[in-house]
Amino acid sequence: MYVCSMKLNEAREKFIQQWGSLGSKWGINRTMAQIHALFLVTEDLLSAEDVMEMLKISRGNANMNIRTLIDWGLVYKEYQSGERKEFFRGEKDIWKVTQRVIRVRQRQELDPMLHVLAELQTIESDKNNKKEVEAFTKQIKDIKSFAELADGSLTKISASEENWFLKVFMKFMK
Amino acid sequence: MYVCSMKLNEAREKFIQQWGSLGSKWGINRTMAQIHALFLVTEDLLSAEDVMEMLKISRGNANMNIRTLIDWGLVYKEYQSGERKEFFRGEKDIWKVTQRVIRVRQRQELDPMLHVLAELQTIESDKNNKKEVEAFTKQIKDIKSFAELADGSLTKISASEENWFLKVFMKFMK
DNA sequence: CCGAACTTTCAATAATAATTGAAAGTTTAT
DNA sequence: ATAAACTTTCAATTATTATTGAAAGTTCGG
Repeated sequence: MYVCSMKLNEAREKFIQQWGSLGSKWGINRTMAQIHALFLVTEDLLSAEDVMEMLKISRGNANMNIRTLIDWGLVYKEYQSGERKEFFRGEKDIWKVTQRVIRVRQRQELDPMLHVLAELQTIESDKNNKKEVEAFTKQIKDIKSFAELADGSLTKISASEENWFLKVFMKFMK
Repeated sequence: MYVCSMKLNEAREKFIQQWGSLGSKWGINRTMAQIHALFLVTEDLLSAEDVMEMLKISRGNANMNIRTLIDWGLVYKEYQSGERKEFFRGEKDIWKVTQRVIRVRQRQELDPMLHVLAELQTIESDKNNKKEVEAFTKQIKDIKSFAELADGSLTKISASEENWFLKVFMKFMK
């Protein structure tokens, strides 16, 4: 497709592998992370076919994971004039990428946890297990408070401008 | 073992399931997360046998995962006088738990990523692909800067007192 | 409306990750 | 030094998760 020095292709490949590995350690489908990595380091539009070829994966796999990346807001669908098939472009801004990943995972994982913790806060007690129920309730309360703190901060982060964040953050770090 | 209202046992069970599910979505072995949850909501010391019985898992599984929890600093080994076997106690402080998880995952996942990003920063260029190499290098640089920012903040967080963190954090949130 | 060009779905299959349990290893009391 | 009590290991098995690819679905130009 392109004539590049081996070094650039090697580097791309290495980045894709590493991003895939990181993703899979964090519960994200390795292939989806690899496709994401490919989009992160590719300036041009890519078709599903390009992705299939470059990562040596099947049509179904490519389609499904590109779809999820679009849902997450990490990849955009674009049309090429004169072409019938779909093309895609990756979100390049790593700050936006982070915000979008935070939003999805907050919704998919933190919210259900908060919901369950709220439920667990009010449990029956009787004379036989008063102490135990108290200890349990206290512990759940602590975990819930912490989770709410995390939830609030993630919400703030995922709605803020990078510059605002960096400024406040620098104060926090010094 | 204890006489409790169904509600307490149900609640414990539900918490264990939820914590296990959260863990597995974040790339932590579901059983390890469940054992951790059990320790979080259990005041008493537990033996490996207790854990096996309560979670209905094998000896090998219990042993391996308790070992990892100890490595992570989330469970402590303790001896009961007059007993030969080992007993364990969970770290209850959710702030400490967070700090220890951050440390482990930073070391296991963020550090290797930073290492690779550093490698990828210097790649060969020639007249045919100057533009592409520049774009790639710029993108890797951005990702690396961001990862370093994250790394620094996580280091700070995992070394700080909860009170310090809360205070600074409250300012950050307002 | 037709058929070519493309996308989506999903049951079957493959790859990966977790679990078991019995054997080997270790520790301790006597 | 021995045996009982306990812990660890790891090859075989099971469970979970991801991938394939062909068939079904969709869209579009003429």
